[in-house]
Amino acid sequence: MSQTVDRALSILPLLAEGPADLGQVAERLGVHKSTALRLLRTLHEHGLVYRQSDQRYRLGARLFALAQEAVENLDVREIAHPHLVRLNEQCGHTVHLAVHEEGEVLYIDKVESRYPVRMYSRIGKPVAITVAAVAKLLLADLPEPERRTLAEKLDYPMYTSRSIPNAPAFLRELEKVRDQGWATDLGGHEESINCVAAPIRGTDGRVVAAMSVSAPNVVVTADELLTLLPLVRRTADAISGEYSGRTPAKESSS
Amino acid sequence: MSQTVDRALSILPLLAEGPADLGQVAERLGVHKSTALRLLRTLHEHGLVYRQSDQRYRLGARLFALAQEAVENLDVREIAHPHLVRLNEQCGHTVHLAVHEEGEVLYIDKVESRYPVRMYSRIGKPVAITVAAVAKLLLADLPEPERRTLAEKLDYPMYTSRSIPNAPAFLRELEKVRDQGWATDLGGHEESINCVAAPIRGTDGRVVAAMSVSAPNVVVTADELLTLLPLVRRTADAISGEYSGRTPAKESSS
DNA sequence: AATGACTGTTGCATATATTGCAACGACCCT
DNA sequence: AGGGTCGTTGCAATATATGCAACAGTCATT
Repeated sequence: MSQTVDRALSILPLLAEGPADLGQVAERLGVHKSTALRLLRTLHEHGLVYRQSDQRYRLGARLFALAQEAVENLDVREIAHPHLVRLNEQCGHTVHLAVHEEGEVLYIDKVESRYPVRMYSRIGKPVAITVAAVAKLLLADLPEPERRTLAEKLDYPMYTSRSIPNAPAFLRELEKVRDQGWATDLGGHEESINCVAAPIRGTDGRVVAAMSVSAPNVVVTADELLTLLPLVRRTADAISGEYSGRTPAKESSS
Repeated sequence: MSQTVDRALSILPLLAEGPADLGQVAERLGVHKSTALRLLRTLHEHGLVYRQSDQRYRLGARLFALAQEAVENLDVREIAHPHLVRLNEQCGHTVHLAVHEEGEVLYIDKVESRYPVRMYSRIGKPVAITVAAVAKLLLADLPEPERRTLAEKLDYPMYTSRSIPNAPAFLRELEKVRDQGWATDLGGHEESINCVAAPIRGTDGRVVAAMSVSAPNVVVTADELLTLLPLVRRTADAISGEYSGRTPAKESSS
């Protein structure tokens, strides 16, 4: 570990508390003023700190820009994929990853079942938005007005007798899903297929993706599939943790 | 300035582009792998960098937390926010708040056209500095030499046929904006989008922030948008009054 | 106005901390 | 097994950061 960098970076959380002048920074770092000055200058050149008109320092603009650029370049699929594979190895069923985009819900990754049964879903294809478990999770997280507007704009095709029939029923289902933090689709899309799904969340707690495990009745019953729920949720949480950059707490003392 | 810190900080924008492994970081820094490793470790201890499961590095959660804190500590934003919301309620369009920092202009708050608050999505992103109405206001207030230097350092991308093409034209526009005390962007960034903006001033009369109302042609014509100018200016003046402590922060005299 | 106290800034010699090297271990693929 | 890549560690050399002391600017006080 580098002492110089360590000191420089310690300035950032310090300034997060509020603006501070050179003397205060030097004192709280336990270094000479000239040292603090040079560290601050370096941070300044990188735009991480900003010098306001009263000469005090505060956190700088490039912090926003960096955070912004980072989230834009974050690829959920890339991070999630190994987790999906591992989940598939553990349970053997088809695993899906989906995101919400412009009123549609799309599968963006899929690990095929190891049982010899086919399920026609294609990566990049919109899902049955009114019944799919992943869709419920993604839409349940939308702000109230947007959710309602969308729900009323949708068609509610009766794929099966258990498909969700209309907007009010859909909105009720979304409420339930949002409260419990997971979702299912028990024969709502195809009679013989059940799904259980869990949400993947970003730093701010908003749902950025959803994943599901799907299996036909002939392989496992709905009840049996539901026993996988803890595993699915654990996997989703692991992906959330990694996606939002929470460190897995290896060692903390320096 | 500190070489070690300089190198360490150079890693951040590099990782903002996307995850990278140790070798890539070392190469792009132009240092030995062991050096890069030690720098990354220090960044990691401060949570600015996260190591994902494939051992590659990406930006960490603490960076997002810092950016969040930094944006919340901007007092202009805090004071302005309720005014922006009220303006949005009155006209229904998207309202932006922006500041100038180190040659960049960034949005620090935004009230969405249809949905109320809580959209942090584009906040923190640098604006198109040569065409945005808020950028014109902020740069027009700079002292002469600084303004000229900056104008000549900028690129002038032709987003549309009405984008400002070069430094002389930009400086002329800034003069005009400074004299009239407000600014517009009529299709200079995106063909179908118009903006009207007004400055927010501190005690000393200097422009500390700028706000704008934006709307697409399909909703209101440019002429119709311009009728909002008095309202926008009154809102900006109210914020100025409160920010500089003239108005007791409750009701503005009209 | 002059003085004094305060803060930020610079040049420099010293010693400390960082660097690159080379060797090691782990892992993957052929 | 063997060759390749990638991350990691101990060590010596030297480049680099540090603290000091002196300087300059600003503001309030007398």
